[in-house]
Amino acid sequence: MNTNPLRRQPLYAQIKSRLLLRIGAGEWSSTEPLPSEWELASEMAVSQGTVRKALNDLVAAGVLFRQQGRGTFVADPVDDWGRAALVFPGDFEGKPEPLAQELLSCSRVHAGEDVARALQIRRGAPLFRVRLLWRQRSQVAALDDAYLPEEAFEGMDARWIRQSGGVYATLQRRFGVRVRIGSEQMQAASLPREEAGMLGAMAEQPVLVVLRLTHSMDGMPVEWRQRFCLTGKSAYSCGALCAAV
Amino acid sequence: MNTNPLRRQPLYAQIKSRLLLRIGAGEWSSTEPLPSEWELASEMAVSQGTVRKALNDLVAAGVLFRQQGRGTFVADPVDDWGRAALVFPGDFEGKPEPLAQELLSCSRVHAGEDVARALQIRRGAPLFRVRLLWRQRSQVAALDDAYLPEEAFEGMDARWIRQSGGVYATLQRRFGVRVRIGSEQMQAASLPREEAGMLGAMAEQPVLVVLRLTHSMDGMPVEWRQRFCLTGKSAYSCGALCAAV
DNA sequence: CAGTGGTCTAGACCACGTT
DNA sequence: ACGTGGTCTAGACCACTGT
Repeated sequence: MNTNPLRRQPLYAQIKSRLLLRIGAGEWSSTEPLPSEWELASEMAVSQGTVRKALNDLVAAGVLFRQQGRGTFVADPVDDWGRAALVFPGDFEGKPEPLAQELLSCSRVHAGEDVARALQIRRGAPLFRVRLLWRQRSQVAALDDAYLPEEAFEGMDARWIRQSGGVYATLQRRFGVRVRIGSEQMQAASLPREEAGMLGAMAEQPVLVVLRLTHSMDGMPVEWRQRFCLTGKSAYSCGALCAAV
Repeated sequence: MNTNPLRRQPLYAQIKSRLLLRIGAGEWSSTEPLPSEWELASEMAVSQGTVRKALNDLVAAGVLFRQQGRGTFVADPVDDWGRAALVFPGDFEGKPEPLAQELLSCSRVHAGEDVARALQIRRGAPLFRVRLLWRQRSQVAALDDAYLPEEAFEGMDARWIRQSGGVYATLQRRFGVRVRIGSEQMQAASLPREEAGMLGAMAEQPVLVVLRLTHSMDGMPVEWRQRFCLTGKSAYSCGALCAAV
């Protein structure tokens, strides 16, 4: 039912926004299904097909998942590891191993220029810096430095994060902010000395650095994160792959 | 029109397969639109909505692109750089710079174990190894080692690749094989000495290694590729990002 | 203007999981 | 048996592109 001549956005996009707001507000837990397509359609006065398009888009974005015969569910509170499935440790074509998280610290710092720009806050604004260590079968695998504006998350500390089991879980539980990963980018680097100490690894060794921007459901930047990954297995030198004829 | 009681696959998936075969056979160039949804629907005896679902899936897979008012087109012959958009060189949030490709060599080698398994050929089978160098504003940025089964692409040599402008372009032009990227995975490594020489870079420096499996449109593995990326700008040490309060 | 893809609707039946 | 999502159809109108 499109009765508004002023609209610029298609109906299904409006449905998506309205759903994202309600999902962000925690209206449905991850074990409780959303209303059925037909119910949503009637609530929102559109057809079931339009609701379906909106829902499928959110599934593609990783916000929801659906199961035939059961219903549509909010995807599990985002794991701090995120969707870095492309990054091991592990084999190409191998199944990913589960990673264990360990909270190292939650401290106050001031925003540098790059972080401030990414988070759309002023330079020098107070930030929380959360340090996490990732282990795979007790082997250290990665180190995260996550930066969040202090203003938006006043009172956050290590205890809360430990209790909730992660930064994103804390944001959701304590502040009602459900997040989704906005963008990630990767580069190779030498492991700086300070980070090497925390990883218990050799400084200067090659590491995969993942930069991540995380947003709230309504699109506001919430966290800037840098991850140092020890990707283990070294690259093939061309000789090891094959022999010349 | 679903008149086959034995089918296991949904109709739109069958449409996708049939389209992939025709796309792989080069039935449409990248400037010539596919038949309209209605024409395809009538050709294939299904409804326009079913065709639309198949086409949209192929758009999502990067095989096609669509333009309102113009038509549906086969996505440009895959570029050898692939979809490694997450990997610079460049800034986080910066627009990607174009990369220039330089063919170093096309030689014959024998398949090692890992490559043989990935390409589903026997160990020791003859392979082509194609070496490409990538430059960004004349600065060397990456080195590719691409491995392809010799049997499937007999007669391929450096001249063909240079003429066509890339490995994938050659496969399409000379062998009628249109490819799509199957999977990619990344890790950090030290640049081996031999590759360092070809990149004109310092050995042992950290590089981002991208592994890629490429398939033909009908799903057969066609190429295994390893890329060494000099991702330039080094990671932020935590001190450079911000100052403690 | 005609033709394309994009959106939206309405209704039907199927496949699956729960009750 | 029932309700869910998954597929498929048919028809309408809109927005954009090229002529």
